Amino acid sequence: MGDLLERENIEIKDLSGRWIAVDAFNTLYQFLSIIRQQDGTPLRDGSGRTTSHLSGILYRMTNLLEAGAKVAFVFDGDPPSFKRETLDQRAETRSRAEEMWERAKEEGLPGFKYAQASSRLGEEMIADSKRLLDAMGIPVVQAPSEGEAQAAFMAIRGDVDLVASQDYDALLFGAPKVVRNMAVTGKRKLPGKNVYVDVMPEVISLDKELSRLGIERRQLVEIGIMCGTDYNEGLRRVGPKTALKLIREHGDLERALMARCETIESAAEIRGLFLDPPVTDDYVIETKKPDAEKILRFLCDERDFSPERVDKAVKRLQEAVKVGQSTLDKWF
DNA sequence: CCTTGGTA
DNA sequence: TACCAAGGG
Repeated sequence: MGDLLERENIEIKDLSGRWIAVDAFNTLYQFLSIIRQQDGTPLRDGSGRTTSHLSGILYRMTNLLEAGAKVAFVFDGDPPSFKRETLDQRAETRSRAEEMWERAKEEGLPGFKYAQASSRLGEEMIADSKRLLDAMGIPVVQAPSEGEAQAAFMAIRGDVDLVASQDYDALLFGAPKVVRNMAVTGKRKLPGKNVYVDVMPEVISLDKELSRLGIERRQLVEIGIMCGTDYNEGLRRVGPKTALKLIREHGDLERALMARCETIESAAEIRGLFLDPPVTDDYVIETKKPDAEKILRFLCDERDFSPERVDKAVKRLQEAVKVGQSTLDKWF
């Protein structure tokens, strides 16, 4: 999907004054897989509970709010039934990676990539994340099903300006603008290699891309389905370029498949899921003041964070919210 | 990922 | 001030 879409590079400060709906699961997985020690171990508290995601939330969100952005986290609800196979497959891949990591450790070989691939987002981590976000004054939205669908819905309604996710699925769900690489330091390690490259935050605008490609959203969804989504495998040897060509040639998915004498199971239902997903208007997004005491108690007393570091971040957070409010006062 | 502290 | 390596929990 990425090959097809043009992105506009931005800077974090361009997000000032903007509301961003963050795809929570996507972001937490990112933190979980990347925030690790050199040997691959995630950050953990004294009782062995993983804390990488909490570190990621605290520092990245503080930076983002300091830059003047407004943020809401959108959490996944129940996965659609079509996703079962994909989820089972991912679980399988994870446990194989776990085994590989164990073996690498036993043999003293580098196992960072296996450690990353074994990242699992447990219930307690989700609860901890929500608890920290709430203490930081960041609104938490519970999606009925897919978080990206809910985030896209919020953007379509104009309650947020952007959806933040590394995936392109939010676009298929209709998000007008998706921001990727929403990090501040702008450095990322290349997979496998020990090299850092500059990674800029980038925005993809749905309408702009649709008119540039000369297609409608329904057709973009169909291209996605031909390449493969979270809900289906996609056709052999068909990537974004070929899929675009096929959809342009035949107009829609059914005719493109007919012409190639191929089928995709539940294709119509999957398309329906992207075009009209389960979402809710039962959410509130408003900035609250961070509760310094709660953040410190939780992170330092219960999760063994360094009080000095957390205190510093909290001070910055409080200042950011104060500045944000006074800027707002100027406008109204 | 992000912060910190050393180095030039 | 800019860059790097190491450590965070």
